[in-house]
Amino acid sequence: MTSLKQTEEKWRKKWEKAKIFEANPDPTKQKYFITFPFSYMNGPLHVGHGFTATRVDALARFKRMQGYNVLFPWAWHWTGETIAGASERVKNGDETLIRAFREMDGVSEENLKKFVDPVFMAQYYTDDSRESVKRIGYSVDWRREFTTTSLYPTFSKFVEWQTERLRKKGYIIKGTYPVVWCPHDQSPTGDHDRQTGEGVVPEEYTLMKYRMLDGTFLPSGTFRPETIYGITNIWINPEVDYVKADVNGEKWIISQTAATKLKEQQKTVKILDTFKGREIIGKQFTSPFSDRKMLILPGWFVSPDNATGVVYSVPAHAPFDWLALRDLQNNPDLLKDFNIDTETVKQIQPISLITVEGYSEYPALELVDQLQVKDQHDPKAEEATKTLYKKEFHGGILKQICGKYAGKQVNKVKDLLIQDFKEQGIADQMYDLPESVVCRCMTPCVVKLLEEQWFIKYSDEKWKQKTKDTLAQASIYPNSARQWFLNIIDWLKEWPCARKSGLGTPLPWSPGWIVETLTDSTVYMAFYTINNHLKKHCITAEQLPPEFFDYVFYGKGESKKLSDQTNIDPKILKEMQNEFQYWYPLDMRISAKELLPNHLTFFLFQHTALFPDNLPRAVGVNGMLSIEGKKMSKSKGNFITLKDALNQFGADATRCALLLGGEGMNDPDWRKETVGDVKGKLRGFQNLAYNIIDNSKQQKTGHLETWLTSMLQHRIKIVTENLDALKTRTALENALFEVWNDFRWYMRRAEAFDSKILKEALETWARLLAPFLPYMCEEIWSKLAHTDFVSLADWPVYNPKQVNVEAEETENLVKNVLEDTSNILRATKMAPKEIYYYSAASWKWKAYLIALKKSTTGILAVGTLMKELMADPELKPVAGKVAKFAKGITQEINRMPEDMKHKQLQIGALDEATLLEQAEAFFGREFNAKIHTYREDDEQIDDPQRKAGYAKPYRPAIYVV
RNA sequence: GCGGGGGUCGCCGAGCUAGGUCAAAGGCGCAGGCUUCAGGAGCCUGUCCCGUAGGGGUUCGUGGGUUCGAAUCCCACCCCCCGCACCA
Repeated sequence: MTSLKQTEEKWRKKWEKAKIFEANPDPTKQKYFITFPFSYMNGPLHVGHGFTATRVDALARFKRMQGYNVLFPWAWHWTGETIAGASERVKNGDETLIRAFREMDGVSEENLKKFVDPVFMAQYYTDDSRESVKRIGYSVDWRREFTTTSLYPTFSKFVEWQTERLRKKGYIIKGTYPVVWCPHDQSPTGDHDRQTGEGVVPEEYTLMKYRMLDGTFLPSGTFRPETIYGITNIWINPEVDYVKADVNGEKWIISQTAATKLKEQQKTVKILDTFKGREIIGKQFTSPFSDRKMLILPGWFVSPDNATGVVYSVPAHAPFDWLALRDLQNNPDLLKDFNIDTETVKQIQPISLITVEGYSEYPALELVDQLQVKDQHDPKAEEATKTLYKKEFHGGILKQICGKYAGKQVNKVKDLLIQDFKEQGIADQMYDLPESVVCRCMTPCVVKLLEEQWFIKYSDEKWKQKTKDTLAQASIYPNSARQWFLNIIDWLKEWPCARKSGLGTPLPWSPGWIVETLTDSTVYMAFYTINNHLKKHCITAEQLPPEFFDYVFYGKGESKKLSDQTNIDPKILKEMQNEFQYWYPLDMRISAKELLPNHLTFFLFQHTALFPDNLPRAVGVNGMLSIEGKKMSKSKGNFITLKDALNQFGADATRCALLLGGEGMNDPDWRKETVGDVKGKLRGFQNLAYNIIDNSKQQKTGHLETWLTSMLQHRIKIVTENLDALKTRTALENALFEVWNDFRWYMRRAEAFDSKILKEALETWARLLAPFLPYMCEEIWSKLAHTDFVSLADWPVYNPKQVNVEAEETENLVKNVLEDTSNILRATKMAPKEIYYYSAASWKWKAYLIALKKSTTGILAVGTLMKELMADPELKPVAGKVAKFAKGITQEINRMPEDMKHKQLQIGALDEATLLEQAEAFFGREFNAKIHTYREDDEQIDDPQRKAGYAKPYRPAIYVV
């Protein structure tokens, strides 16, 4: 007996030898180009990749069988900093990571040592993963395989072309943006590189510049610059270190930490003096909008780490300010140390500047009372602040006191106001982190204004609009993902497209920058269409100037001239151009939903920009696989590599288990136990198939054969439709289980499986399953005496002519009678000796059909129905019975779905008595009893309990003894 | 907080965009039976509750509402998952 592994191996070799998945342009065939986003090679492929990729492959195989010329290529992503980072961590002896490599990925000690070289690591995982991709049976054209980065120079040339062209179109711009920055690493610190502070982003404060009497500025950070109209004083923490510094030529007083921060934000900071906050408390200052002199007061709640450490006070609208002021007014002792006149402080009145529904003139006061906040140190102060901020931001209207902004809603006018203030020179800005962020290297991070960065201008409104058009013309599976795309397109802004470190392609026009990973992976599918030629003809990177790609992708220039330039044969150039034109646009791209907000949307954007005549036709999105109900995580040990799954369960079971897990955007779950069950199930299928092949030799063409063929048509239809809609789970569920149930029922009814029809049905069945479990299906296909591959066999086509509604309804009748009888036996707990079936009298059928007909043309009501029935000479004599019967069926028929009515009308009167008679042997077998069947209106009827009268069409009466 | 997807009879999951054939498909698990030169095979039945005649009762996150009729439509609320940018 050959093992599963050997069988897989055998077919894989045959496929490879026959090159059946190598796709070349063929103008006589319709093409289908489908891709899976190349995966990042800092680890082996896992079952999560397997889930998405199996959907891709199932679709590829399905389309191939339908006669499409299918191209399914594969490549590997090496770009970025993660591989380099991991390699670095191995070098530094990071035990957790090393253990993960060793235990999860199964890397040998010897290879592990070589992981200090990032390239080795990437190559190792690429080779390892390629093996898995082959073993699981993906129908890939490997001639087009490549890896990214400058280590694959021809691809790098493609990326150069891509970025150059984007730049030419004005989609790549230079800019300065705030980032979370590690002063030690001298690089931005992304979420994954953080020890603490995940998800923290820089926030922009507006610095309102208040002037002291000597001309020194007190820049006070705020998110609510509109409140400047309600300022009463400034808070300084007396215990904290402040500096006086020369900042861009002005004298500023700020906290010491703020001074350090500002240095990273394009400000020249020269510290002139350092002192405790208390030293300036009691001094006076003015607001830019008035000459009113105000006081600097002590505020212990002020944090030096928050913006500038200088806070201006708006007690009417800021709970903290009110509390701090109240504390001083109620407790003048606090002022003792500061040489401040307590009376002056007591006279400070809140100034109201915002009207907000549901609050009085001084919302902060009201809220503090409501929440019973004790003082500025009470944690409830924070809550009050947040509540009020939200309320005033969304619903607040500025009052008369706010000059030209009066009457405006706060959230509508805020941006304008900031801009105005900056232009007037009374405001500046500063970035800061709302929570502390610490880098993996344990250095606390700051905000840095990174200069001269390269960005992709996803913020471009026209580009956004065009990308929406791209989306509109594409099919999206499931369609509910479409709205998500739209939101992301709107939400995207400038994307930094180059980095200083890691693997990748150098930015052609700016040395030192490397094209970032989400940018070099947006349109690379175009590269697949020519890479086979590049490899075959040993074309080098030097031969690939941008003009080359312009020629291939845009048909620009002349092959002859380009040939002179590149030293590539014009014929080959033409061939590549043709091949690109043949395959593009992409017909389908499928990914997990985590890539939707970035990769997939970028993919749409860039195709819109670079390939406007070749826009992607469809995008499929699926959920994310969890393991044993929990999120997959390598570091937590909750991780299954594709290789492990294949070793344990084989390719077919792995594929099926993955696909049966879920579809749409639902997150499927990988459960070891379930996969094992699936494997057992598949073996059962195989046994059944072999059994059929060995035994199905008799030519039979009875009712049951008609039924089986008919049912199969529905299965074909539903599997095809669902695959077309990328509903892989439903498709497989029907192809495997529903078809199986049909076979079961057939065999149960026929009591033998020697009919040739089974083998014919199996031919269809194997083909329906081939996209899902290709190895087993090839094996069965060959045992069915086929010499070709099932992978290339014709996909079964739904044939309405083979649908036989009557056969189906007959079997439904049998099933219903079987069920009703069982139910009676269960309820009565009888062991039957004899069972009597009585089919409905012919007058009932007549009345029933009339009622059915009536209900399809209008409203069915007992009264009108009776009138019609009584016009019939056959029914009139039994008027009493008809009336009773009509009442019952009217109710029943009115609840029946339309298509069922039509079906029954199409069939007309069933000869139930004969059908039941024919099934007597079957019922007898099932119930181990003697079966009698009569017509209700039979003269010779044997009806000891007078049950026959209960008979209805499709519902024979039953009597059990 | 914002955006997206969800909450269905032990588990996984259909159905819910077009309300009635829905006690609600299918798979798994479990229980009982059959079959079997016992093998993690196959077949049948059952698996919300009740029931000595094919039936009845109570269910589809919670609470309301619309309707002759709601898992399906409307409103409010609760809970879970995913994404939210210099990162693959």
